[in-house]
Amino acid sequence: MRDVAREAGVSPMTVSRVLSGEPGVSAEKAASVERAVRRLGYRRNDLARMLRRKGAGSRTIGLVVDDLANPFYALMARSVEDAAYRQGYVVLVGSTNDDRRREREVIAAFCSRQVDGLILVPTCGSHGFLRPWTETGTRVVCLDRPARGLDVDTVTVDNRAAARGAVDHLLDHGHRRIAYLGDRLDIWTQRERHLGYREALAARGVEAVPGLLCHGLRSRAEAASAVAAMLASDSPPTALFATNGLISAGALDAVRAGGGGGGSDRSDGGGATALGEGDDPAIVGFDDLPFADRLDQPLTVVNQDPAAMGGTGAALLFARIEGDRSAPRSVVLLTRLIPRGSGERPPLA
Amino acid sequence: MRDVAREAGVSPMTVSRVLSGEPGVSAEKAASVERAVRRLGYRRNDLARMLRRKGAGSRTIGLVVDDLANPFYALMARSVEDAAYRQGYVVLVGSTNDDRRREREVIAAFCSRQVDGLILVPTCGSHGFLRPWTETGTRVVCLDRPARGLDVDTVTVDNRAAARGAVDHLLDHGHRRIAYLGDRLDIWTQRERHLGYREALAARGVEAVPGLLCHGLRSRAEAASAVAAMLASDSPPTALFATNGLISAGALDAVRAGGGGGGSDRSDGGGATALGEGDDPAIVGFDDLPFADRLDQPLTVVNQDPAAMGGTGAALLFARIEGDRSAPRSVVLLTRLIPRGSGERPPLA
DNA sequence: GTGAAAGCGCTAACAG
DNA sequence: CTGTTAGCGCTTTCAC
Repeated sequence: MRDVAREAGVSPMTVSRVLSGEPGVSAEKAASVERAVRRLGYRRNDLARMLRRKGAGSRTIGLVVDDLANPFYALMARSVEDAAYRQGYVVLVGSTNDDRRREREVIAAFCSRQVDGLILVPTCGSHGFLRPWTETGTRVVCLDRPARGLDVDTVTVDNRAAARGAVDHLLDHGHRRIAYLGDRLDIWTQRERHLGYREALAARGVEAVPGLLCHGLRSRAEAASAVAAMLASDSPPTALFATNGLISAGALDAVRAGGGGGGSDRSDGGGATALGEGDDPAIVGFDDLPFADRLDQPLTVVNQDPAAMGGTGAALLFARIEGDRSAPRSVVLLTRLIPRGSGERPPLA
Repeated sequence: MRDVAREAGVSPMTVSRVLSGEPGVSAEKAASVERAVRRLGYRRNDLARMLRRKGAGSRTIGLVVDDLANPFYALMARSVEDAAYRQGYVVLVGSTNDDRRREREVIAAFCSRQVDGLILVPTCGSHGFLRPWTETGTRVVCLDRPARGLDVDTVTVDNRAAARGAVDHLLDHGHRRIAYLGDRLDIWTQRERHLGYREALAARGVEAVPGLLCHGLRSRAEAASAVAAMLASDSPPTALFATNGLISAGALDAVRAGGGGGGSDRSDGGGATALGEGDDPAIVGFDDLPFADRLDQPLTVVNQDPAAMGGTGAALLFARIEGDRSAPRSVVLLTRLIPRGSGERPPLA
C-alpha cells in the first residue's frame, strides 16, 4: 500500500480511502490511485484490515457439519453459503464425522481465525469450550440438533413426532413386528427418533422386541448386514424403520439381496421383472433420498428440508451478528411423510 | 495477551512463547501462563499472528466449485476438506453456479483473506485476474476443467475419450439415432464430451442429425422437457447420451413419464410391474448417480471419481505450498463405463 | 531464559 | 480534502 501511495504521489491514507470507497477524495487523486493500483497489481490485505477495524468483524462465518459429502448436509451447506454470499460473507467449512475431538479442533481453528459466527451441527460432546468465544461476541446457531451446554438459537425438526408418524404409518398397514434401525444413540436426533418409535408402539399396545432393535449403524454396509441378519432370523420383522438416509440405503441393499424379485439380474434390460413380490418387508426411511421415487422399490420416507434448515440458520445467525440480542430461539421445521410404496406393503400373512 | 501476561506476572513475549510451544521457557512460568490463560479464558488471535509471521502463511485454502449441493462436487469438497484437516489447514468454500461474476467475487474475497492456495473448478471466463495473486505466491490447482489464462496444475478426466466410449457402446448395441443432451457449450467438459460424441459417430460413418442435438440444459426439468419433445417428434432417437448427472435425471424423468411400463403408478406396492418394455430409448449417462444401480431402470453410466479428483488436487496444492516449483502438471484420471441395463437395450425395430 | 523495541499492513482519530 | 500519529494483537530480533 505504501508502494501504491508513492507511485500515486499521495499518502497511504488516501489510498486506503480510495480502496474503501470512502467519500472525501478528489477525483484526480482517486484516479491516480486507481491507476497505480492497476499498474502494480496491488491487492489489499483484508486480514490486516480486519485487525484494525475492530467493529466490522471478519465477514467470515464457520459451518461445521457431520459430513459434507452427505446430501443432507451438502444441501444445507449450499443454502448457508448462498445466504453468506448475499450478505458479503465467506464461509469456512468443516466436517466432524461426528467425532468430538475433530469437532473441537475444527471449531477452535475457525474461532481463532476470528469468525463472526458459527453454524454447527453439534456432536454429542459438551460445547462448554465455546464459552470464551461466545462471551467475546462470536455468535452461534445450531442446526439439526441442540448442543449440550450452549444456550443458542437452534433449528431442528420434531424428530420424535416424525418418527412416531412413520411407525404409526406402518402400524396402520397392519405391521406389528417393526424393526428399528438406528445410528449411535449418543446422537440427539437418534435418541428422539428412537423415543418416537417406542411411543408409537406403546400407544397401540405393541411390545417392543429387543431382537428388532439395532443401534450404532454407521454406514450403508453396516446397515445392510444388520438388516440381512435380522431378516434371516427365526422371527424376522415384517417392516423396517430406517432412521437416516444411509441406513435406508443399506436396508434397501439387504432387502434386494435377500428378497424375491428385487434381487434378479436385470442388466440385460430385456425381460419384464416382477417387483413387490410380497415377501419383502415394508420400509419407511427418515430423510429423503435422491431418486427415492425412482427406485425399483420407491421408498416411503419422512422428509425434511435441509436447505430450509440451512437458510433459517443463516438468517438467525446474521440477525445475531447484526446485533439481535433477544433470547435464543428454537425453530422447529416441518417434516412430511411421503408414501411411495415401500411403506404401504401389508405384512406377510 | 497483555492481560494474560500481567495475570501471570510475565511479559507478553513469554506468553507468546508458551502458546506457540517454543522451547526456552522455564516450567514454572509456563505453568503460570497456562493457568492464567485458563482463568481468563484467553484465546489467541490467529489473524494477528499471521500478520506478523509472514513466512508461515494463513494455513487456509479456498475451494471454489460450481455447486456444493451437487453430489459430484460435494464428494470432491469432502475429500479436499479431509486432506486439509490432516495438514492442519482450514478451507473456505464457495459455489459459483458457473457464473463468472460470482466466481470472481468469491475468489477475490478468498485471496484478500490471504489464502495460501486455491482449488478451483473454473468457469469459462478468463482467469487472468488471478495473476497478481499467483505472482505473490498464492498457489492454484484446477479440478475438472482447465482454466483459460492460467498455467497451473490441473486434474481432469479424458472427457472426449469417455464420451466416445459411451457413444460407441450405444452404437455397438445397434443404435444409429443417438441424441446428444448437453449443458452449455462454454463449459470445457461439455465441449469435450460433444467432440467425443461426434468423433464416435464419424468413426462409424453415422451422420450427426441436428434434431438430435441439444445444448444448454441447465436443470433436471429443462432436460426432461427437451427429451420429452425429442421423443414426441416425428423421428425420435432410439438412444440418449446424457452428459451429466442432472441431465441423466431429467432424461429418466421424461422417459418414465412418456414410456410404456415405467410410468404406471406403483405406489400401492402390490402388483408386479413390467419394466424395460422395449419402447424406451437406451440411455447412457455421464457421472454416476447415487442409487443409479437401484433405479427402476438401472442406469448405464460413464463413471468418474470426484473424491479422487479432490484428493489429487489437494495433494498437488499442498506440494506446491510446501515449495514444489516444478512445471505445472496435468493429471488425467480414469473413467469407467458401468453397464447396468439402460445402455444395453437394442433399438426399437 | 527473559524482556524491550520495532513493525507486519492497515485504518481510527484527529489535525490541518 | 489530505496527511500525521498511533495502534489493532501478535511475533521477530536482539539485547540482557
